[in-house]
Amino acid sequence: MDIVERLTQFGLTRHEAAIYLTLLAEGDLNGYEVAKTTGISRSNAYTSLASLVEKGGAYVIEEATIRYTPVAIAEFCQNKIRKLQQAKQDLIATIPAKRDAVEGYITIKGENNILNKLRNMILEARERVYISVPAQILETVLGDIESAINRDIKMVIITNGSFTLAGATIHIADQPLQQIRLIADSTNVLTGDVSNGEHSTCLYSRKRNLVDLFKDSMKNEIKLIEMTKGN
Amino acid sequence: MDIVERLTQFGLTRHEAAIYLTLLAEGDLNGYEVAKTTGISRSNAYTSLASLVEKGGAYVIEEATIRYTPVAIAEFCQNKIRKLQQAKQDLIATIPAKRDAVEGYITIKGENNILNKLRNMILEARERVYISVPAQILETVLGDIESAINRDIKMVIITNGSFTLAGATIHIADQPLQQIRLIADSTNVLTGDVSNGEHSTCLYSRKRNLVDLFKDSMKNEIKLIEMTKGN
DNA sequence: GTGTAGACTTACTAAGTAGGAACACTAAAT
DNA sequence: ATTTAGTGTTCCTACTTAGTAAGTCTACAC
Repeated sequence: MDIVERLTQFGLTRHEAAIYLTLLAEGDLNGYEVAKTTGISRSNAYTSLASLVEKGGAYVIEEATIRYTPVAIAEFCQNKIRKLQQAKQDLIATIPAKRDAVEGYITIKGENNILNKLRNMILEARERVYISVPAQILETVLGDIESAINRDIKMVIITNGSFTLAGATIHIADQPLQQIRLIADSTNVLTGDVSNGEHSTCLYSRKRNLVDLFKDSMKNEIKLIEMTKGN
Repeated sequence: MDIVERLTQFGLTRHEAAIYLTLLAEGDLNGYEVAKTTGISRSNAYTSLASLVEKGGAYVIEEATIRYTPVAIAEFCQNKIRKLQQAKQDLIATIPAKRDAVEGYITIKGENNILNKLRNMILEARERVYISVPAQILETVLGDIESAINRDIKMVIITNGSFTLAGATIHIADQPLQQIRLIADSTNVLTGDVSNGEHSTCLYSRKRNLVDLFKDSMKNEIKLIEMTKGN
């Protein structure tokens, strides 16, 4: 992902991000110099500098002419994160907790949201997790799997390619896996695939019958893998 | 702060935030019901619902008519925070560290940015912190001060009102304090006031002469407080 | 007058907001 | 049975604001 795009996630516009990077690279500059080195028109350079200061991305150095100095990247990012963490706590405190009904069949759309749900299911698991995902996806949630294992969660992983992880039971499938499947605590299940990027969809459910169905299905998958391995 | 406004910090529009809150309050709804209860026009309700799903704030329930269910607030917020933390790490890894020159006199604008700088100075202190702030501001950075004390940072606090804190040296001033002043590690200093909200300005500097000046000034302030107490 | 420094003006685009209209389908009232 | 009211969804128009792009105007210094 582009550096500028990453910075926009912290609330900067593309101009502000470009200016911020220029300040880091070139040292402390004034508006005119910023415009010259970034190629942003002077008028926009001045307004963007002002709003960059307002957003806490740069400080003002008062000299003969006003110069700007970038705030350290870790500091700038952490300020935003801290603010969101505070906002999260405030929201949790003010918003009535959602009664966790046994929902029906829920569709989760978009690769990002699916991976987030995958992560959160692993993070919230109390006893055991059965997960069957392509190696590539396993990589992205590895940290969460490890932390679950450290919490003494029983972890059974089905994936393709070679993979080992202390504390987890691993089954390696021959064919490349297409699907994502996860069962946590025998109570909630996630299935689908993320091959369509942001158009991917997954099914999430806490319905007993579906969960049982998937438990059997994964048991069979594991049996099959072990049998073909035996040959 | 308004709940809707807090949610917008997590990337939702006002419409999306209102819809999200309605879903939490009313349970799972379809587009028509959302429009009816929120008062948002039907056309916008549908588009906002779609983008709320895209942003991971709600899931789709497929039944006779499509219904929407809100994602738990903690989960939604944490997804965003996790993403930003990852982005922060990526940025730190890709961006060349700013050489920490002895900058001149830096002006920090806006109450939020000033308080952030205050926090970060406390967080980054290695040895000692002298801080002189009104009780009200002391409250907001109390957590950071406590964690600094736990890191064995020497902490000297001048404030008004009554205040005690284990591990810190406290001096109570009679008159209400107007100014913010902080010296960390005898190397960097922050001074100004935040009484003008977002139009407040503070001076930050690592200049030796200014730091020394402030050290003396705060020493005198402490002496004066102790002497008047003696009377 | 040429480079530096900053402010003002205009224009285009995209996103968010606000509201009307078309269309289809269902249940109740006449 | 036909009309009417309500439900559910999509499409279209319009206004506002923010971000972007670019030109003009003043002022000063060397």
